[in-house]
Formats: sequence, C-alpha cells, structure tokens
Amino acid sequence: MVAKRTTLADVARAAGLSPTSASQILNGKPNTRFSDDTRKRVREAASTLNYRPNVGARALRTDRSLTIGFVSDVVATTRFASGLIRGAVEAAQEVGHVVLVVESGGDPAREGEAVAAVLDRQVDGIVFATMQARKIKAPVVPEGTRVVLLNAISAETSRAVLPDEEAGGRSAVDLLAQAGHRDGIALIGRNVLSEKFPTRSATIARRMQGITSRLDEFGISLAAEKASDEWEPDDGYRLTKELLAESGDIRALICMNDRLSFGAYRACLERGLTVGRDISIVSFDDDEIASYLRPSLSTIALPYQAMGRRAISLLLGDETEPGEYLVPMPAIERESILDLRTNSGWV
Amino acid sequence: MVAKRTTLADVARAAGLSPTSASQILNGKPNTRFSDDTRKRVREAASTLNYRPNVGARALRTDRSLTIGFVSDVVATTRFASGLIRGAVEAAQEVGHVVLVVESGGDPAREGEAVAAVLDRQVDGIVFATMQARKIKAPVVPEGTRVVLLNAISAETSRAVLPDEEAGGRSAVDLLAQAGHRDGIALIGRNVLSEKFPTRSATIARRMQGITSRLDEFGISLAAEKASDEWEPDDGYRLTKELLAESGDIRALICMNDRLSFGAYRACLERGLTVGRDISIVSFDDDEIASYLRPSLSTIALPYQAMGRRAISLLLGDETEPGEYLVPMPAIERESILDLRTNSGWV
DNA sequence: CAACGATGCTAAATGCTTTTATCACCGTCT
DNA sequence: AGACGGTGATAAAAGCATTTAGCATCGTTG
Repeated sequence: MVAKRTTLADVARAAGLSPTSASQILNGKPNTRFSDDTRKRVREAASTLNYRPNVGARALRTDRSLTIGFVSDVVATTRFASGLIRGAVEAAQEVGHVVLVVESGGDPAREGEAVAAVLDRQVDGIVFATMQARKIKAPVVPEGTRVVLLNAISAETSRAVLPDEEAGGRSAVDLLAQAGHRDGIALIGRNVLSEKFPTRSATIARRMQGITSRLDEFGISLAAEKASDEWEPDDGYRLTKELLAESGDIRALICMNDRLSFGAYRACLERGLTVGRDISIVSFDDDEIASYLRPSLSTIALPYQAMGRRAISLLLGDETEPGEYLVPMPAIERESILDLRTNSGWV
Repeated sequence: MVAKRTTLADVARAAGLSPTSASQILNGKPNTRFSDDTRKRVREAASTLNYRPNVGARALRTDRSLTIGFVSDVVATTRFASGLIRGAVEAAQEVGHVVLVVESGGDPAREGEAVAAVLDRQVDGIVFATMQARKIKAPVVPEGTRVVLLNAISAETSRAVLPDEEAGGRSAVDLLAQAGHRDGIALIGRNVLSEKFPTRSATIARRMQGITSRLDEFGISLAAEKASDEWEPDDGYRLTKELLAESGDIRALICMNDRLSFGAYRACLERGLTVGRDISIVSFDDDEIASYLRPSLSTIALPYQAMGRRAISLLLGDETEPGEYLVPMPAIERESILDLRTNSGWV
C-alpha cells in the first residue's frame, strides 16, 4: 500500500481547523487574524506530517508554478554551451524554481511543440537559448508570457542576454599590449560571412569590432590576417602554417577561438616555435582544451554559466526594459603570452 | 488584455456538449458511445480553438504528469557528462514527456530538497544521475515512485544504467590486437584506489577487468604499467615520459582515458615518436579532444547519450527487473593505431 | 403494450489549493 | 437593550480535467 502524500486537508484536520485557515496561515497571508496558538498548531502539524504543497494544484489557482521553461534550439545541452543550462538551473533553484528543459532541434515545428509543452505545464516564463549566438525569429508565445532570449537576439523587442563580445575583443588586445606586444601581431580566423550575417552569428562582428578598435587605440596595425569561416583545429593549423611561411616576424597571434588556437599550437611547434616563449597566443572561449594545452592558453572566456544565471534573474526580476543585457567576458590569463618587458616566458 | 487559454469547457461549449463528453472523446476513452458526428465536432472544435489540456490539472486527477525528474549530483550539466541529459531529454520528448532538471551539488540535504521539488510537481518518475559513475546511497523516495539510476549503482535493489565497461576494456585490446600488436604494450593510468572503492568509481575496475582478461585470452602480457589516481593530461605526460625513458621497446599504449592520452601524445612527440606510426595509442571516453588530436585518437566511447536514452526507456517502459542495464561502448576507430600488418600508419 | 436493451450523452464528485465573502461570538459604548 | 466594532475563524467557489454513476430516448421483442 503506497502511502499517500500529505495534503493541506490532512494538516487542517490534524490542527483542528479548516483548510482555508491552514492555507492562509502557511502562506502568511496578510490581514488575517489567527491566534498565535492556532498558527503554531498549524505549522507544527505541517511539519510533523511533512506537508508540501502540490505545485500543480497551486498553479491551477494562482498561475504560478515555480517552474521555468528552458527551450533551446539544437544543442544547449551540448558540452559547448552546457554552461548555459547549468547556470540557469543553479540560479533558478536558488530562488525556489525548477527548470524544464526542452529541445527543438532547430526545427520550427518542433519548436512550436516545445513551447506548447512547457506552456501546458504553466511555466512562469521561458528562456530561449541557442548554442551559436544567433539572430533568431523569436518563437510565438501567448501575450503576457515572460520571455528572455539567451545567447540570441531577435528583431522583436525583448530582453536578450549576450556575452559582451566587444569588451571581450578589447580585453584580448589588452592582454597582448600589457605584455608589451606592439608589432608582429597576426589575426587568425577572421570570419567575413559571420560578420555580415547576424543569422549566423550575433556576436562575431562585435568581437572583431572590439579587437580592431582597441588595436587602433594603441596605434597597432596587424602584421597579417588570415580569414576562415570555419574555426576547427585543422583550420587553425593550416592558417598558422601558411602565415608563418609567408610572414616574417610574427610575435603574437590572436586566434578567434580556442579550437583555432589548438591547431595554431601544432603549427608553431612544427616550425620550431615555442608558444609562450617565441610567440604569444591569445584566444577566445575558454574551451575545455584551453587548460589542457601546454603552455596553457590565455583566453577570453565565454561566460556561459553567468549568462544562464543572468537569464533567470532577468526572467524573474523586474528589469523589464527590452534590449541587450551584456555579461562580461573574463580574461583568463594563463601561460601562452610572453611578457616582452620581463622576457619571462614559458619554460 | 491577455487572451486566456482555451479550456476543455470552451471546447465543449463550442461543440454543444458537456465537458464530460469532450474529455472522453478527446481521450479516446473505450466503452463510450458517441455518434461519429459528435466526435468530429469535438475534434474540430478542439483544433480550431487550439485546445491543449492543462497538464497540471490533469495530473491532479490522474497522477500522470508526463514529466520526468532528472536529478543529478554535481555536474550532469557539465560538458563531460552533458550527453546524459541530452539523451534523456531527447528520448523523453519522443514519447511526449518533458524533463525537469535539478542539481543537488552532491550535498545530501540539497539532494532531499531536489527530490522533494520534483515530487511536488508530480513527476512520473525520477532519474538519478552522477557524473562519475559511482556507487551511491540511493535517495529516499516515497514507495511506489519509479526510479532509475543513471551512471551510478547503489546497494538497494533498483535499476541502474551503466556503460558496459568490461566489454569496452576488451574492445580496446581488440583494436590493438586486430592491428597486429602483441608485444610492447603498456598501460597508462592504472588506478588502484578506484578499482578498490566503488564509491569512487563503479566502473573503472570493470574496464580494467576487461582489458586484462582480453589480454590474457590473446596470451599477451603487458610490457609495462604506470599507475595513477588522477587522469589529467599532465599525468599522462609524466607517466608516458617516465615509461618511455625506462622501458625499451614500447609499441602501443592503452591509456585509461583521453585526457591521459592527450598528455601521452605530447610525451611521445618530445621523444621523437610519432603517434600512429612509431607508436599506437588506444584510449577511453571519446572526449572532445579525441577528434582534435593529430593523428586523431582511437578510443572506446562512453555512450552518455545512449545511456540517457536508456534511462528513460527503462523508467517509462515495463522492464521492471532490478539490476544493471549495460549500454555498449562503441569503439571509435581513428588514426592513432598503426596497423603492423600493412604497416600503414599515419603520415 | 409493457418491458428491455441499446444508444447517446451528462451531472456531480474528485484531485488539491487559494480566494472571497461571510459568520458567530464577545465586549463595549450609548 | 441595542448597535457596533473587533476577533477568530470558515463555507463555498474557482481553477481545469477526469471519472463514476446514471439519465433520457428510441426501437425492438414477447
């Protein structure tokens, strides 16, 4: 025989009261008058019986389910962007909420289905996340539904959480400049397509913008630039290899992401160049591999977890201003940058 | 003015019927008698009004919420094991369910809270996942709650989904044997602690067992063995470096995971050994880095996604036999193994 | 023609909680 | 004595869907 869950009625009975009273007391309803003794009795009954309200029943009445829908396109559960979910789950739990995770596979039909599925469960709000920060058509939801875009932007007015890529781009340059780099700086992975089309990436253009404007401020001009629309390790290898063959005195590389850097390490090595001593590398993302490489890779992190948290605080908080909410990209200083002034590089 | 959701009553009204009838028709209740015309009218009304049942209200009556609780210890949302969630979410959605993701941080108190939180939402069952396949004290849940352990085992009788590590261990050896390796095989990362204590790892001993028994069957004895309780890249580097310095003719490495392999690559390189030509490496996990390495790493994959799927099919299906449900570990053949018979290695 | 069995449908209860409106009682004031 | 205000509580409805038990109506059968 399965023990049934304690209900509010059980508590009321145990305390010799009506469910109404029990409800009002447990919820701390203002403007009610109960004797201290009564209040105490109810609370004690609730605690001994281990009462927990049925969230579904409550939601039926109050329209608040303490539940948030997290709907992502392809792969927010992918290792790349799983920090988004992680941050959201953590932040939600801290304020007594719970997260319903749904994936649409990027397919608009399934997206509609996903949205409906969470709405059916009376969620208090929906976070729409994409893995590649992209411009999306915000899914249609009933008027009045709270929505936050995570790692995505849309044409419709709404709130969107994004990494502060422009500042991140500037930070990357700062890391190099701080270490005394002024000449012989090359850029690996300039991405013309993505810079043009926000449906591919909402952020790459800004990263680029941050880099170039900061370089300008320092009066630095790039010694070389290698373009690529793909950013896999092999691309980094190929581009860096070409670069080192063509250009004379390259002292530092700005790689557009860590996977490119991974390939760049190999190309440098083959050429007899030790990263962190003969050549500096700064990069973006703080991917898993960044800490595995030797020397470990200095990189501007994509703050996925913080972004996930921010999306929740935005969804549940009272900042209702539509627009972009930027999350800083921390500079992770490791060992891949040679300090030209002290000349203390990697050993 | 916010448009209210369509309710069953709305549908009934539109079809000129009672909610009772509408419910029975839409749910295809057997042993009811309605005219074809009536059925049609209800279905049409439901579809034009875009009716979707309120899952909470329904759960109140039926105790089925089409929702599954996924509670994990520290980090099932971590990139390492995020495949577990991904598989679960996918499989759940395919059968019309949705997944509630909660984390306990490994703290027993928070674990209780996490379980309660999903129970409050009347989930149809709970998946308990851990990142490191470990032996755990299965959390207490009310009798009658369906539970599946994912990547974990416990003393209590219940169902547990695990990777088939023993077969995986055998596969690793097979990959080497197939390529003609018989001598000069070394093992990197033997883990004495974890083999002894299932609270640290439920699976490492089995992986080891698979490796040794298969080696035995081939009559192969290990040329060397390096132990370590940590399996990070630096450990792989250090162990391999030592190994190569000490032992004479090492032709193949079995690394206990891909991060060790990563370090091993570096050690080989430094020693002037080209992986896939001068020395073979086989490994475990199929981590992100396995495909980035050059030559790419042949490895026995941890089938996280398939395991997540399996947990759901177990939770919702009717295999109620307690015990372990093993998921095969696919051998991912890449380029890190030299075929001694054709001598066609990596170029 | 009365009884009966199909046929087609519905009222009301149920699940659990919150909310609104109201009630009984007591003491005090005029 | 009657009105009044305060105190401490509750009945009933509402929120949405499902389930149980039963009600009309109609054609058939003996």
